[in-house]
Amino acid sequence: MAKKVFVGMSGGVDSSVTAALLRDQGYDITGVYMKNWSKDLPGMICPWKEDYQDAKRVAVQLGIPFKMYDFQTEYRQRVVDYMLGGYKAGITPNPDIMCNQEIKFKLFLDTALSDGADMIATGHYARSVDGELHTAANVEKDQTYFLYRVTEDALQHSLMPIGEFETKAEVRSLAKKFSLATAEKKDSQGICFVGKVGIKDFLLHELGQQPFGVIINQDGVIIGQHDGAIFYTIGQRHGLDVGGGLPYYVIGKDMAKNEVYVTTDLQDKNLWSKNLQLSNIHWINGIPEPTKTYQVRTRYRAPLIPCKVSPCKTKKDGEVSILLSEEVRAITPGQSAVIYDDNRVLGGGVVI
RNA sequence: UGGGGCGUGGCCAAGUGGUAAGGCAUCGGAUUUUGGUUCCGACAUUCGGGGGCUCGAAUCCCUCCGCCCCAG
Repeated sequence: MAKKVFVGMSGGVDSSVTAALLRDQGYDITGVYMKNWSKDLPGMICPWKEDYQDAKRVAVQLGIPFKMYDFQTEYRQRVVDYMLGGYKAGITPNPDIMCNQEIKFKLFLDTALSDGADMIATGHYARSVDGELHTAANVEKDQTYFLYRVTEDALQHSLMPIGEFETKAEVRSLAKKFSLATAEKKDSQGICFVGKVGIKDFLLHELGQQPFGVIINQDGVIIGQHDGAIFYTIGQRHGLDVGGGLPYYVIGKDMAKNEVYVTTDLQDKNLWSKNLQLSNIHWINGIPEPTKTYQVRTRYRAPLIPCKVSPCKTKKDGEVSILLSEEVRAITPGQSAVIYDDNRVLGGGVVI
């Protein structure tokens, strides 16, 4: 009896190829479109219907059953509200990490299992190996950064065949070989529901106008005005609307005073750090050893930096400090630091 | 009121007779399943206003306007 696998099909190439490959490997495949968001925004029509139809079209081509799960309510509560809350609090949240933790590898998994599936599969560039999370063969596209909060149990029930390919071109050519309708579809990017509207416009739409405040440079001089401190994040350069001389980078902000601090000095102490405090720890398989040297990634696609992890007792929800071997620019509260042991993802936490 | 300095695109800022560098900002695009970063492209027929010398001036001369500094 072939294993029943429910493939999360977004309507993109990667998940289409995932379904095709697994079908050919002999699994009993069902395609599932997760409807997480469908609301239009000013200046953008939500493409969920096209995506749904693309996914369905591929399912038909592959001759597999297809269904839709409506997760809009949960997505709104667990991802969008988390994101809005983070911005309101002055940090820079990472909704895609939350989406994987709460929706794809929890709600989708649980729903699929209770729906008769033995496993789920996704089009992620990552590898699920015996309950461990490993980086993708394609180093450029590796998405493990977004997946460090997935549990060992979820990984035991997940397949990510796209993680085996070294190039996107291989995936595309497979899509062509299978004659999939999505073979030429452009890669998606940006937060799915925000799309080309942009995060600032989305926040304006959801949270409304924010109080104006001042922008202060490294000498304590007011050099401009901002239209809401929540819109700015550490390390940010563009969108400040202050010019003259060198570019300005955001080095901090005070939500209570509603002030944004910037500098033109790229060597500014406040912009660099080699010591991070993490909260909401999540270790996938086990707790890291304090004596060992691991590698850490502080943002998507950033290079791995050797580091040490402070002693830690709990597998989740604790705090830990990370000592990097070199200074890293623009460490940002709300973003995640993910710890690697070569190709294996240990887990990580949220920067305080 | 004397003496000196300055006024170049939204902001910094080169350029002192040969036909407006560069940077920031802004806008557009590329890269990117968060935010951000990075990359590429666009962006002053014109140099505070007016007049003059010159084949030719932002650059020289005159004058007006504005700002700054030092004297009083």
